[in-house]
Amino acid sequence: MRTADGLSQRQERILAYIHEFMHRHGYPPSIRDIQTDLKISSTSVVAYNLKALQEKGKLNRDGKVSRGITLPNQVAGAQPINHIRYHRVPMLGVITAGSPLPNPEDTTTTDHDVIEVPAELAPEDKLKDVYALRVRGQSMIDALIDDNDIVLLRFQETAENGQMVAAMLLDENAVTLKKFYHEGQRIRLQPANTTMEPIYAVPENVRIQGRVVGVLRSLV
Amino acid sequence: MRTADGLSQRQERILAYIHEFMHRHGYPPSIRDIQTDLKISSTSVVAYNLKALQEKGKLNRDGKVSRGITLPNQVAGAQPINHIRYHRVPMLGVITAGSPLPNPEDTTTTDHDVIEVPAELAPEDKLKDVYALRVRGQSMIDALIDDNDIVLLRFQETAENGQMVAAMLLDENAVTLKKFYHEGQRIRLQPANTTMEPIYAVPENVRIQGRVVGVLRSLV
DNA sequence: CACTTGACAGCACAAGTGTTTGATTGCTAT
DNA sequence: ATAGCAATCAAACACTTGTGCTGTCAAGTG
Repeated sequence: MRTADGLSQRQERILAYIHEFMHRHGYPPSIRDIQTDLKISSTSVVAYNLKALQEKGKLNRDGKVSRGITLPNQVAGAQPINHIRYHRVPMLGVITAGSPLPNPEDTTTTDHDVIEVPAELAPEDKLKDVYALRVRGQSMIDALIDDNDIVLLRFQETAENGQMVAAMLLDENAVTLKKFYHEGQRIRLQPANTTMEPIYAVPENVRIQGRVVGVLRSLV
Repeated sequence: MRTADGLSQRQERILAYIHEFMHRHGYPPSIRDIQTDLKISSTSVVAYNLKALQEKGKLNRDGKVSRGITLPNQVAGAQPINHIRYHRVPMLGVITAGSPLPNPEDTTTTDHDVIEVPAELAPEDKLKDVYALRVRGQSMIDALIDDNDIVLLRFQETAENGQMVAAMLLDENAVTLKKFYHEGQRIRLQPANTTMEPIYAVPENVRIQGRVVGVLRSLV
C-alpha cells in the first residue's frame, strides 16, 4: 500500500521513527536502532528503505558515517539555541471565573512564580504588562476557558465591548473573569456560560485589571 | 591555563567544536572527528576531556553509543534562573482537527521551531517526548480546542479509550486530531464536535503519533 | 628523592554500525 | 507457466568508533 506521498507504510514508519528518535535523543538513530524498535527482521531492509527515502528527498545521509542521517526540514542540531522566542510572565495568583470571591490568598497555589510563555501568546512590544492567573470555576467555558486553565492578561484599565477582562467589584473587593460590555450608564459583566447570569454594576464600582490575551491548559 | 568556566583551553576548544559540528552536520561528532580536526594526537585524550566535560555538566553522553553526545539546553546569553520552570518543546507543524489532510510535512510550516512551555503543561520526567502542533479546524471545539490553538502532544504509539490523540491514517497519509476509541475489531476516531461524524478504521490502518497533554491559545 | 596527580600519547581490542551478497516471497505482465 | 520486479530476509563482511591499557612527562608534595 502506498500513501499520498508515494511512501510505503514501512517508509512512513521509519521516517516518523527517525523524527521521534532525534527528538528524544538529540542525535540520529543507527540502522539497528530502527531495525530493533520497528521490529524489522534485517538491517538490509532498513538500508533499502533508507535509500528509497533518500531518493525521494525525505532525508539525507552522510555515507559510511554512523548515525549520519539528517532531515532536510530540520535545522541541523537537535537542540536549537538562539532563535527561540519566549517570554517570562509573572504568575500572580488565582482568579475566580464564577461568582466574584474576595481575592483568595488560599490553597496550594502559592506560585507567585514566573512562567515561560511562547512568544506567540505574548507579543514582544506589549509584553511588560502581561501577567498570568490560574482560573477557578467554569463560568467562561463557552469561551474555551475551563477550570484550572491559566489565563494571560495584559494590564489595562479600560476595555472595549466584548473583550474578556479581569474586573474588580470595589464594593465587594472581589475579582472575576468576565466579558465586558458598557451599556449606557451601567456595565454588564457577562459570563461565557449559558447557565449563568450576568452581573450589572455602575462604572464607579468596577475597576478593570487586565484583558485576557492568552490561555494555557494542561490535559495531563 | 583555565578559563572562567573552570575548563581547560583544550576543553573549551572541544566544546566549541562539538557545537559547531552539530550545527554543520545535524548530528554529533565522533571522538575521532574531534581528534582529527582538532589535531589531537590520541583518541584517549579526547575521551579523557569528554569525561571531564561531562563531570562539569557541559555535555551528556550516551555510553557506548557512537556519536552519543548531547548538549544540555542552554538559553543563549542568559543566566539560568533556578526557580523558574519552563521547558523547550519543538514545534513540528500543523495538524488538522477536521477531516484528515495529507501530512504537511514538507510545507513551509515545518520550520522546526521551538516554543517555551510552562512546566505545568509538560512534566519534567516525560518531557523528552513532548512536541507541539498548531491546530487547523474546529472539530475539537467541544474539548475546548479551537482553530489555531497549539496543542502539546506526548509521543506514544498506543492510547486508551477516550484519550485525545494525533492519529495517522496510513492509507491516506493523513494525520488528524481525534478522540480514540478501540471498539472490538475497529477503531473509532471521534471529533469533539457534535456536528461532525466519527471516522472508523481498522487498527492496521491507524498509527497513533501522540497524545494531547496540553493546549495553548492566543486571544490577542 | 620517592610518590602522586593531571594531562597526554600510542596502540590494540571490542563493540557499534553500514554495506554487500545471495536467496526467498509475492505480485504482475507477458 | 515464465519472466521480471519490488520488497524482504538472513548472514556475513568491513568499516567506524568507543574503550581500555600501558607508558611518558611535567608539576607538585612530603
